[in-house]
Amino acid sequence: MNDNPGPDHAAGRARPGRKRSEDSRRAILAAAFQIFTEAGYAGLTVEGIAARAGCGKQTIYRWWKTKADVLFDALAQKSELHIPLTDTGTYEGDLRAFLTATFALGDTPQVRDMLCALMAEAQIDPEFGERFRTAFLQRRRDALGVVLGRARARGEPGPVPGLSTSTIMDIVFGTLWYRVLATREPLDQALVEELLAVLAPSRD
Amino acid sequence: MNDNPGPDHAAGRARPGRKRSEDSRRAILAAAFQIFTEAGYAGLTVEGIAARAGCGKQTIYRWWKTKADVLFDALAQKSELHIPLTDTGTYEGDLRAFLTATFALGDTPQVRDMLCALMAEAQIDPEFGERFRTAFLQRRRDALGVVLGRARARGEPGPVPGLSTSTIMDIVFGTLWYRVLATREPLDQALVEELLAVLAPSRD
Amino acid sequence: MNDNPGPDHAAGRARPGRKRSEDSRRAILAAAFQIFTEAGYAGLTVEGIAARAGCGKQTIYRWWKTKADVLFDALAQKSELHIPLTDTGTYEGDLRAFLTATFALGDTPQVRDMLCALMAEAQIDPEFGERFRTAFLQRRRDALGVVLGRARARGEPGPVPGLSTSTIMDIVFGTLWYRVLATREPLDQALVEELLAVLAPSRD
Amino acid sequence: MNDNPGPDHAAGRARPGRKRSEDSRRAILAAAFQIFTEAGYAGLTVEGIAARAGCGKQTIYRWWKTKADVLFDALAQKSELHIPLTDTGTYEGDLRAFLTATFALGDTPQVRDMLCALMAEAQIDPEFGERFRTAFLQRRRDALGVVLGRARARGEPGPVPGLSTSTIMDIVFGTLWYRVLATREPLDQALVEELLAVLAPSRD
DNA sequence: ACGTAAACGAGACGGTACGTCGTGTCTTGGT
DNA sequence: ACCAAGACACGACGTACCGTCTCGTTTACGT
Repeated sequence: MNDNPGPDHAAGRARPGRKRSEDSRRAILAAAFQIFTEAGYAGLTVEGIAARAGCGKQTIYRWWKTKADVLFDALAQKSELHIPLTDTGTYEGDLRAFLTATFALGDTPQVRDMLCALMAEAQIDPEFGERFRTAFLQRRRDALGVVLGRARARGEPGPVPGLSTSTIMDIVFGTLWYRVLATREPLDQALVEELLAVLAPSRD
Repeated sequence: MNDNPGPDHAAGRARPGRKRSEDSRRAILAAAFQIFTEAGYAGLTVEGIAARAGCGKQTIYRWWKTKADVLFDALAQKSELHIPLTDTGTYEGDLRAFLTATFALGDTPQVRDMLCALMAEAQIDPEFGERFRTAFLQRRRDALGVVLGRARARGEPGPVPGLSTSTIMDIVFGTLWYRVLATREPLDQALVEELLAVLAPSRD
Repeated sequence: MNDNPGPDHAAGRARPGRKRSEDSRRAILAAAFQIFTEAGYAGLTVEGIAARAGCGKQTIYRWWKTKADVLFDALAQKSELHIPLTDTGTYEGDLRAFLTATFALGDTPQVRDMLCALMAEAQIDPEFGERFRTAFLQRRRDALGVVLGRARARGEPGPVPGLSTSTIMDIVFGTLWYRVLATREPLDQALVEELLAVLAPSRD
Repeated sequence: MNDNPGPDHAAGRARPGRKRSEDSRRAILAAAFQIFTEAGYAGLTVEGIAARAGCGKQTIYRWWKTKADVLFDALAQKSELHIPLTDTGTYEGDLRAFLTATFALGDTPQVRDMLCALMAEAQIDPEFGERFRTAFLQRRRDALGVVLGRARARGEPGPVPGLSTSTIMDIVFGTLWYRVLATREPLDQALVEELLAVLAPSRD
């Protein structure tokens, strides 16, 4: 999704013709970001983006499949979606760090609203859904997978007996997304601690 | 949302004029259901519903604000969204029963797809979002709240120390919705048992 | 058109049931008149008339075939469309009196605009056209016919040799309508005199 | 009205973007013509024209303000509305030629019906009325003006003493239009001769 | 007085067309 | 080959009126 899904790019072979305009690309992403902020996903249109960016619609269609893909790139451009996986030495420490970083991201209003819109579009447009799942959702799962794998490698006791790695991920991301999509309550540190209490109970 | 959100209904006062056509109402809901099944939410249009139902568009706009509201009513009409709250005597039993019943509902493909579409629309159209949250999401939370309240009344030990009622709900519904929206994995009995392991661990 | 074109009225036989409401009739005509004045013929709708008159649409449809018929009645109600045919003793005098009276009527802005609208509707709706022609246009021709017939009876020389009665009427009403429909110039006394110069030239 | 009333056309400056489709233009005018012939002005809709022409409604709205403007162009396309002004040497000859040519045109059923509809629409839609008056009615007056001016230049005696040029035009076109709009009688040569008798009486 | 019958207000109904917006595609001329 | 501009066919939107059809209410005649 971050890559050019546009015209074929025969590997190292230099192609003739005008190069892709970096100015246009930036202007389009900026325009998408602005319009979304001002008018929401419902107010985001390819025509609107083109007008604001001062480019033709064709230029957008050439490089992105849907406006959701544009918005996803715009989001990736503005906000660093990558979560650093610092190794704190303990499962609980790693998980707390992961959750805190993840929640900080998801609590930024603009980022949050965009992710909601993208998740929504993923339901309605199955093709975009596939792209969104692999390019975003799965990557976040993989990141959490590193934390959980590290704990297993260390020989730390599993968080709760009878809980698969996959289900832990479902619980973590599920709670996160549910808060954002359904209850619209903030993702605060208190929730981090409560999730830790469930998933990394300090044995006593 | 189930009630007529249309014209004013001065309480018991008999209003003049022709009554709302029950035939139209049923035909519209049935049409919405069919079209969604055949073409998905993206293929659901007010125009299409009207054509299939053999009614004018105005008749739809008169009684529903958006096509999402029509779809919600269609869903409520077809599928009994109410979850019976049987009292099994124990927190674990009640929770298992609740989860099993809820998951059964959410695992029906048609119901599942409709709920996804409605949740998506709730993100994109804030006004519908408000209606959907109060008319559906909150009611499900309230149902689970009965189970949890009953446990507390019985004096049963809380599931996990330091876990608020609200967060338990977030975990339950979050995991459920996440499976449906993000991973698209089925809601099976195994997940019920894993959630029980987390939220109602048998002390040993 | 002035008569009730509505339900059958079995001659002298007294029918049961509620009588036609004279209040409604007046309110409808008044409403049509007002709306036309404010918004023109394009802004005149049956729904608008009903709303303004405080009556149901059915009541309008019961007694008039089209909104043009309502407007025609409204016009007839407000403005006396009948032209008195005073006998001045001479053809020229009679004609001058007829033209002056006719022009005075057609120079009233509201009446003029309504006649234009009705003439327009008569082109577009052939059924109304027939009614309008017989109920209005033909009557005006007949009136002029009386003047011309009187002249002939008196043995006055025809206005111009080789000019049929019918063509005289065409010229008189044609010039009148053309001024109103096409050039929108006022119908003044100067035009009366010019027409007299053509149609009743004083022989010398 | 015959010119593009659509987007701006910066004089000689070449504008970017796709050019107007001549095919569409022709298809639209042909469709309007056909539909009018089959269903009359009441049956002429923008939607219908677009469907018949195989184009989008937007394409019609881009280049014409109302369906009446489309119809006017369609008429101008099909029928040569220009009247040749042959100089016969005498006022009477010129006028006879003008009237004969004009009547021939106005006696063609299709042309006649279209002109009636356009004249009607001109009453109902004032903006179109203005366009129709300047683009058609005034041009016809100007044509007759040439004939009358030529007579005056030649020093021919005025047709009737005390008759202004303007009133002669009113009488000619008024009689013509009145026949068409009101009496629906044909425009035959007999009428030409009668008008000549009035407006160009052979002195004896 | 009491039913039958018609007209009334209100307003929902199936339709048709409106004029607008956005989609994704396709020229066109310029870089 | 790419780009801005913009016309194109298409589909759906939400609105306005059309003319028809219930509703319950209000008169007015005929028993």
